[in-house]
Amino acid sequence: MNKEDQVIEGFRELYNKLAWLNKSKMEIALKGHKPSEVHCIEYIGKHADANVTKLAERFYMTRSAISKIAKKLMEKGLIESYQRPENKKEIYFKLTEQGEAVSRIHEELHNAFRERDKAVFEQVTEAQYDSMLRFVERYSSHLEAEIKKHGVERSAETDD
Amino acid sequence: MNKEDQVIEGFRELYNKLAWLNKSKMEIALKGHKPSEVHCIEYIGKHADANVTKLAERFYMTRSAISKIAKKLMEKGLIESYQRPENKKEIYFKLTEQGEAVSRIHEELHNAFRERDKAVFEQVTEAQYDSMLRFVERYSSHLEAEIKKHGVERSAETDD
DNA sequence: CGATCTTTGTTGACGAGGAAACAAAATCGC
DNA sequence: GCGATTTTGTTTCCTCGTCAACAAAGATCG
Repeated sequence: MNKEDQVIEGFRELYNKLAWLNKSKMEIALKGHKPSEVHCIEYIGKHADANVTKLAERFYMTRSAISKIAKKLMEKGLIESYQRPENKKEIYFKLTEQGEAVSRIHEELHNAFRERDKAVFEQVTEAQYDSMLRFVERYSSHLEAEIKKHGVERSAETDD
Repeated sequence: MNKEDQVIEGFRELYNKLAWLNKSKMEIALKGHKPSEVHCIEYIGKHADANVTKLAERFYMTRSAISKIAKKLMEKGLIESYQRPENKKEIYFKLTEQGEAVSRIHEELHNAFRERDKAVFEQVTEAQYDSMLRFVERYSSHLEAEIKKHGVERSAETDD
């Protein structure tokens, strides 16, 4: 296997491990709330006027899925919806006090993960950070361009 | 946001984009086969005596899920199972000729992805590869250790 | 050897998310 | 302004993967 594949495979593996491990911890600390629910809470907490469409785009999920999650979060009393008088179509979300509490727990957990992995990151030099960030940035915008292209293809093949 | 979080967030974002984009392409090229089915085919093709348990560990999935995927792959005639006379419990899998064909298509697609992203990787120096691989390796084994620890915790809380 | 525990694989019920069809509001084109 | 199209959100149906319970075959230990 060449280095290119090693990097991709390595990061994929790393990502899976990290997701799996953190998910387990999350489940314990945020019992009763699904990971995707917590993600939505976090986004809503950080972005004013979040709505179903924005959340869907952010998490690469369908509006359908987000709609259901939002419904559940409202039933739990973690978020509430509001509208603007000038727009009766879009429905925005904001956190309730209870939602803020969950958000804070999540933030603390995030810090705990950082603390847990501190030893690894302490060994990373500034130059390495910059190198990796440049790589991520370059690869990401490359894929973004491909997704745009692909989007065009998709709309041209709606009837296949 | 500090560089540590930027790197993690950046790679998460990158990973999501890559997965989303490749999944779309896969769906077109390997119509009729789900991503997880293709993953299993690939593993079975590359590892002699693959069984449900090994596949589950490899993909961080439950034996239950793999069992169902294997069942489907057998119904499709892409894999076949065999046993050893000295062990009547374990069930191993191998690809059929048809399964090999799917595996080859997948391999070609993999090459196509590499070709698509070549421009990005051409700009990466040997030193950068090594730096990233060291990072992945270090982080990965750190998490591996944490998972082991966590595994111990888990078996101690089976009755919660 | 025989009883108990562990490992391996399967099944059924369930929950999460996607696809498609839909309603309602906004926007565009004239 | 008015019809056609687009955008936004919801609901229904379906598939995938998990969890729990289970059966069957090893492994362990007296």
